[in-house]
Amino acid sequence: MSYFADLILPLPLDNRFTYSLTQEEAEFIQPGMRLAVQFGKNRVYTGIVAEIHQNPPEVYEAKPIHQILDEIPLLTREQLTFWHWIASYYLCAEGDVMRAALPGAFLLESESIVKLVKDAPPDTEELNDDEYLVVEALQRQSSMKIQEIEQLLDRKKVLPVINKLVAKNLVDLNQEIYEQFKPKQLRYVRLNPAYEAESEMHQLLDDLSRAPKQREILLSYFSITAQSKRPLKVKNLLEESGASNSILKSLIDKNIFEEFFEETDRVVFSGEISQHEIHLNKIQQEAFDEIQENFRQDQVCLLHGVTSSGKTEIYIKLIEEVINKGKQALYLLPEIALTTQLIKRLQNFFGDKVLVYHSKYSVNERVEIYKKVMDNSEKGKIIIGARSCIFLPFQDLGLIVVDEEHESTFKQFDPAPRYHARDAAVVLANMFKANIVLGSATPSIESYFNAEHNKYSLVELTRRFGNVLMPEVEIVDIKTAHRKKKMTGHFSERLIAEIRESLKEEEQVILFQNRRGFSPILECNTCGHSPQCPNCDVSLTYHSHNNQLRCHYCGYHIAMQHQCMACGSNEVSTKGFGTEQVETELKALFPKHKIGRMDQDTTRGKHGYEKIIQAFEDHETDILIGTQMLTKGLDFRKVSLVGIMNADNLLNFPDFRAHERSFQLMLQVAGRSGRTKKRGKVLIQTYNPHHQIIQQVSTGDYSEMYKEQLEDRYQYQYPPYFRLIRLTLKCRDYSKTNEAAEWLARALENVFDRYVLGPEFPPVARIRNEYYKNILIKIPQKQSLGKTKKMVHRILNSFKAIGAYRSVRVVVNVDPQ
DNA sequence: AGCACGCCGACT
DNA sequence: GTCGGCGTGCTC
Repeated sequence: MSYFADLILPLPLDNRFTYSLTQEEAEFIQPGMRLAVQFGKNRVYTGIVAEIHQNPPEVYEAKPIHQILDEIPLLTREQLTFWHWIASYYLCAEGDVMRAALPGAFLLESESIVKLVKDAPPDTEELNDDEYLVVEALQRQSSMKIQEIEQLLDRKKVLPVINKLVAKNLVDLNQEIYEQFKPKQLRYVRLNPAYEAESEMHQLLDDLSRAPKQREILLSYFSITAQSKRPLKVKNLLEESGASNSILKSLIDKNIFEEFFEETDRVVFSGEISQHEIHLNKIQQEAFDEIQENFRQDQVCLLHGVTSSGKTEIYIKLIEEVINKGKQALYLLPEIALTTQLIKRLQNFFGDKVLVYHSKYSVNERVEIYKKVMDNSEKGKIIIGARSCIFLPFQDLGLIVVDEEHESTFKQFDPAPRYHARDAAVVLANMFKANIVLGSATPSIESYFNAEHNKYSLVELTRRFGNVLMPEVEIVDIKTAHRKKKMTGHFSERLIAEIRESLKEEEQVILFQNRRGFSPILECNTCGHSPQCPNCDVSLTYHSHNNQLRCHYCGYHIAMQHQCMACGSNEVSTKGFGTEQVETELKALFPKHKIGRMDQDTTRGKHGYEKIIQAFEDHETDILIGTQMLTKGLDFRKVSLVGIMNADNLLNFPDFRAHERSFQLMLQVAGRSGRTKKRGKVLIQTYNPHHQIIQQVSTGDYSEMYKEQLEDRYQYQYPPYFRLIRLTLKCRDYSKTNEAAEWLARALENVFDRYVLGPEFPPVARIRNEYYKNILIKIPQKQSLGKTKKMVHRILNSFKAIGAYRSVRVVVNVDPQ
């Protein structure tokens, strides 16, 4: 009897791949285990066993496997099902899902290692320069990786060179596989037991009288161990004694100290539980009870609670309920970098039951969390993190919280799988029969629609915690202000007056401008020319801090031009404005106050965010200027004024969600104002004071916005009434992009008729010298999703078969944001 | 994706 | 004449 395993390989390939197993292997191997297999001529990959069967492949001979990597499956059955769902729903390969789902350390990468053949013939005469360089380098360092050789020779393709050397029998090429995960070891020291006795100890100290540094370490050691019997970490000993590692090493070498290692957790919270009970106020309690009640019937509950209505406490209570039943809980956030405040609150209450999972953690840290979730361990009953958390190996998931569910960052944009973590989380919850609560102050139209149509239950909190009033919103018409010359730069008189007022009261101010840099366009006053990016179809943005013109798409930059590059005129002016310009103007207006800026340019580096946020929290800065980053769940106590510098560039975004987004963004920023007793104030500067969205923001009227947007969506055939699949074609060749897009659109129209839109160029039609073209497929509610996707898949396959379009890549985006 | 194979231009 | 560019096809 022969046995076979179908594997998922971490590659963007549609198929699973079948390998043959011996009977012994087949008896041991289970779905979800990792196998190392050879794929192609000389590459080894980690594959995940999806299925074991006895049907031999008909048209090829299955290769045997290379190695079994797990004792027990690394994936649960649920995960395999979940992967499959993601791949088929979002039209990507299971391999794409695998890459996104597993911490990198679980994927063995085979690496070609080049070594010199032993007793190779010494005649290096017949080598060319490159070959000679490689051989020479190998005489010095015994083995090299392909990448190192690439660096050495400073070219991209080195394999032909190596192959020639192999042919000349000078070097060997081997595949080296290695497990990347290493448990973290802590280094400890203890005194050699031989010196434990008092007399020996004195003798030792005497002996060391001529090595004062070593003696000092020894004395530190005695003083620490006298206080605590716990094993002593090398780190602590060195800190205490102020000695260096090398001095300690000589003591270890002399066998006076012994070192030993222990495995440790990298990821465990080490603080104390500082809060033992959560008290809900009456309104929160009612909402909590209502959610619990709804959970009995509906799996999904939408919690619509205005900003600072105390949603977090309700989440904590809900989580407490499920972990008391021994189940696991998952808390999903749009972006983890900005949520230290929230994480602290959870940890203060749940202590080390909370684990934070984060793509910026090292591979090893992520493996540790993965294993803890797999073991359903007490540490890590609650997982908090961004979208990739949905891929953890939950055993007994009881609850998922999706906080700020309206955030579009839950949708992965690039690379595949382009999944929406909120929607995938609903599916995941369903697999575990777990409950899921979607929370937001400004729910997405889709979720509210689902709640209205009884797919989800709905609970609303309409009052802020402690009965703090919603901020007062004032709209400033800057069109009139400009006409009446009542603007100072981009600040209206009203805004300046309100800022002045707040600063006088020693309160803080947040200013929001959704664009970074100084100004997005530089324009010649004589000929109208503006510097463009050579690689992308965009104007270069002027950044004043380094006096550069910079492309926000590809990073291209040149020095600021004070002369027009086309006509040489000296009169160039800036059009539009970003955070940098706001900062400059503000500094001139309020020279005595500290001003901070938070955008992509100031938050680089690991603790970029934290520093700026901390400085603002500690009231070291009076005014904080920022982009969208400011909207995310930050809780500043002393902010009494929020200014939106220009609402129009949000509203004019060419996207069917632009109005919904603007509303959400403005209401979220507004929510940063007046979170304590005093009523906050929000000032919106706009050229269109009567725009319905601006009006709806000013009254905070979500349902009005919802109703109106829903009508538009119905009329123009957008979600939630229609589902969308967007195909984006990319190619370096302009006319090929056009032809290919035309072909694909026609093929799709044959099937979907008028529900195919495009092809058309996106607002930025060229990025990094690649042309883009979009085709949009609209799927009416009554049309089968599954069949539609199968059809799209089929058409894409015939597209890929056309040789002329091979250089055109197609990106499929299901439910694009 | 990553690699081999095969066909054409620019250099020794 | 070769080297190396990239278009094409395939991987169990």
